[in-house]
Amino acid sequence: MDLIEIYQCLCDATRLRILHLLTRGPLCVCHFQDILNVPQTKVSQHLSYLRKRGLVEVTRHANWMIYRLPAHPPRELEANLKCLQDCTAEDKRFRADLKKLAKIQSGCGWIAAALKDAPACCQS
Amino acid sequence: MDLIEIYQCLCDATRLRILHLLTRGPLCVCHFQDILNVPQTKVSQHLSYLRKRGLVEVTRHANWMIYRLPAHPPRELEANLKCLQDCTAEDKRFRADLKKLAKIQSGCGWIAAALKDAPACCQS
DNA sequence: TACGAATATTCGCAACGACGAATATAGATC
DNA sequence: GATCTATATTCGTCGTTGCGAATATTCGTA
Repeated sequence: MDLIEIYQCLCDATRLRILHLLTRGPLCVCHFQDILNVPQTKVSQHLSYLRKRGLVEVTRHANWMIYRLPAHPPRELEANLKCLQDCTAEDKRFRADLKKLAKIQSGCGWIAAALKDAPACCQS
Repeated sequence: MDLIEIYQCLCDATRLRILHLLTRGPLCVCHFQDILNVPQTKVSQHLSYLRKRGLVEVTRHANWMIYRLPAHPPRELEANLKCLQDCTAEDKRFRADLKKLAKIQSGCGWIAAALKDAPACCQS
């Protein structure tokens, strides 16, 4: 994995928030929409950008696409994600994202359930 | 200092090499030219980019402009520079840069001499 | 097999970045 | 003050990026 490409992925606020959330575990697109409060198209475009460069992986569960960090990220990515966590630990916006994430995760147990079924909390 | 701006500075190969060199100490433009082997205009443009965002500081010594990292960089910058060093430790190109740097530094003692005089090694 | 829900892709556009070429500036020296 | 040296800035161009709007795809379900 190219270090420059990693930094290119990190230098957009939306992608930064996405990656930051993914360090806590896998998420589907509708969760990103909810937490980040941005239009679906925008989320998908950034996820596509990240996927093309190998920073995230995706699996389909019925209609839902579950995004996650690679199982064994290369050293450079791991180091930078760790650094990102340190740098955002006291940031208001990133903390707010985590708070929203916690609410969603407690609302439905599908993530803990190893993604065996479609996330019930996505069903409107 | 904005985290996004830091990443924007890091996502170009030339700037990455410049910052990497600066973690070893101050340098003047002609040294960057020598080590990186890129045209003067390009070096100046990237240094200007970095200066505008506060990642480097500059002082003039006669005709020479001495660039350095800020004396007390903010947490985010410090963390990322540390991460950069980790990520590049085994990289061929970055190691070659350091090798060239060592040669230049041993060739003239002006950096150790606290920049009291114009760097003799710059004088052609 | 038609439809709805979740998500992806394409398109057009404005902004930005990288680069080389040309030009400008600032200080030292004669 | 003319000139030289080190460095900075400007300009034109080209590729990339971010975004919203529109459209397409994929899967489950009736």
